[in-house]
Amino acid sequence: MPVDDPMMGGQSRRLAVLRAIVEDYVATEEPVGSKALVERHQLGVSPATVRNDMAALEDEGYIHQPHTSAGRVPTDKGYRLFVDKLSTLKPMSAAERRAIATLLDGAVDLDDVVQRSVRLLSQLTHQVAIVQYPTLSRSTVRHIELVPITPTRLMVILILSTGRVEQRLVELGHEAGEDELAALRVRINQAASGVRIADAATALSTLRDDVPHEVAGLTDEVVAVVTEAMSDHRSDERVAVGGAANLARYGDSFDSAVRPLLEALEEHVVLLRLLGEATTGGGVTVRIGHEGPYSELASTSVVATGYGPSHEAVAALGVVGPTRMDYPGSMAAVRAVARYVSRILDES
Amino acid sequence: MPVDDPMMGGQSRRLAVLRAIVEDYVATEEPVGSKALVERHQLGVSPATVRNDMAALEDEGYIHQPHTSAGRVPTDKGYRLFVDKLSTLKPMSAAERRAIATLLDGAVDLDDVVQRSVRLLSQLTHQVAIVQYPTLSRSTVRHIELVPITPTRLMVILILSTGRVEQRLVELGHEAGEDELAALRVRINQAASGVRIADAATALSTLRDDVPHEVAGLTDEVVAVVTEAMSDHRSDERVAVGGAANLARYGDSFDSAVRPLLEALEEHVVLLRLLGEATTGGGVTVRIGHEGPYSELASTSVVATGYGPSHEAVAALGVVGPTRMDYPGSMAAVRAVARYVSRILDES
DNA sequence: GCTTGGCACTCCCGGGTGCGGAGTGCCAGC
DNA sequence: GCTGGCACTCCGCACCCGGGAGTGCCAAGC
Repeated sequence: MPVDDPMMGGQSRRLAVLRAIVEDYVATEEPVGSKALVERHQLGVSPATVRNDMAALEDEGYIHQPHTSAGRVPTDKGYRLFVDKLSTLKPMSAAERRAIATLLDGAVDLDDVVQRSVRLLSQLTHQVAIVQYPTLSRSTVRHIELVPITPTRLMVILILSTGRVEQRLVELGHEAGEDELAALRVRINQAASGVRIADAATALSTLRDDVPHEVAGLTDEVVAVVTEAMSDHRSDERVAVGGAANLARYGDSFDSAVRPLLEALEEHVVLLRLLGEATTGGGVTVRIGHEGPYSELASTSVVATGYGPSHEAVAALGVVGPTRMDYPGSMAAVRAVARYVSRILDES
Repeated sequence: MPVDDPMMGGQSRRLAVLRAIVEDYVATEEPVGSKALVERHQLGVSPATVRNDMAALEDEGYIHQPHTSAGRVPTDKGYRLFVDKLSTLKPMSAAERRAIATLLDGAVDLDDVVQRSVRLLSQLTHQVAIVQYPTLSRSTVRHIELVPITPTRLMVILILSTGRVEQRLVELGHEAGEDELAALRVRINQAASGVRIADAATALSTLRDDVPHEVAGLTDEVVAVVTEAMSDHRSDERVAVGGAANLARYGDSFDSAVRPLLEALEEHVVLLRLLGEATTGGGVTVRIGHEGPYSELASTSVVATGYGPSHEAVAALGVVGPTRMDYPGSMAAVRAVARYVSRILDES
């Protein structure tokens, strides 16, 4: 058994101390000392004993002392242990449940669902919230519509199972008759409707051989633009951000923490990387400080999870905040919102 | 002639002093004194003379002294005079022109144009940029498409001249045949295509009397949802925001300035009010500090203008920043971007 | 009459100092 | 292994002080 295994026999009080330190530090934002700790928690021992435990915890790297004769502050490793072993998800209050339900049920379309989720999540957690739009790649094609704008211009509209709509304008090399379009509309929908985006491209590519000779050119042009729209990664990268005003609560360490985060919030690619692998795996993912991919964001944590219809995660949502954040509360909020959003996607 | 008319004969040097104060203060962010002023500008007089002018300017309310024996800082009134009478638009450099052209020309659709404009504007001005999506109300209907999803469910797609696409799902009370839909599709487009949104509702309302009896119910349902989609103000309120990271440059006065602004950036209604009447009138609108509608934003200014195809302003764009900002540069950038975006909208 | 140099005055700002308090580590005793 | 006591460390805050920048005023000059 490794020497720094925190679950080692007889160390349960040590862990209680760590838990208390994390909770107090999150609440007060100030290094917590042994005396304050025994006053605020029922540890049943004296400050001196707590000090011994603290010294041990510090040796093991779970807490840290800003300077001699100061209180202790959890390290990233300490938060990690707290999240993994010491915390239980804070149940949502009835009021919070109601807020989630009433706010999200009023959404009229996918865009609205995402916007409301972001707002809700930031209000529940008092953190910056990030919601990724459902990705194209896992959704299916619901319908493809061809709309003539002028005789040589065609608007191709791609409707997906998630409710997303992609539109592309096609300049045709020649005029296209209404009959040809109608025929193509039927064929193309027969081939692609209900098919996953990932498979639709191949389904469409075989289409050319089946259509009447005279619309082959038209078919090629339309199929090309549909394929391009489906593979267009720009649409996979859409995210909504909300609650940036909560950054004002950072108080201390402005330049070192808020500026990089503000910059990150504008770079949606960065945000997607922050959400990271949250899409895979069922539970809520927590990335603490340096565990994330960006060294500038070493003092921020990400709590995220996947969501999507039919228990299939097609996108991720979560919150970003200081490492010193309320993990149980954030995790519970993220999970609750993800579940509710997933259910809404199921229904529509 | 009113006693505080700044253009009063023989006061040209006073105005030169005010201009110098504004320019120096914007550049250095520090109260500017008489000595530094004569060193950095060719005023041709001694510090003592400048001090007399400063005293007069202060009496008239154009500048202000944070405390005795400190330099002077422009007041909102001072900035106002500077913007109205003392500044000339800073011409865009060749590099900046090129940046605008190359960045915006790569845009693939309306969404992309707006996104790129926001980014561009914030980069050019180092301020927070706001771009309103073209409003529905002044644009025209290009096409209305009816797509059956299931026999009793219909997707109505509204394509506007600005490139915007609105979609609505309709639950029909009964099944609708392909033939009925085709007929309705033709009729509804005859009635609405090319018509301004504002007039389309009335045009559609007369439609019911013209259609065959058996599709009257269907027509009603579809017309209702189209009308609702067109009048839906939610779509008028869409704005894009960018460059929030520039807020990190605020340095001083964090709570008093950055927090309310961060909050405002999340409230799109507030942003639209900030852009205010910029849509009307040709030129660039400047709102300085307390001139705006929100007292919490008393230390921020807004530089905005309208834009739209055919020299018709259908939306506004602009930047928000501290009252202490580079007005000539911001105004030039806002105007240049608005012109370029308008031209793009013309072409498409 | 405007401009100018001189001069006394005001006030911010930064560095240095001293002190109280919170917290620790260690040790001896239970 | 826990506990109370004790000496020690170091931060944070208040206070003080001097330098410097800037002003307002005044008398003299163009």
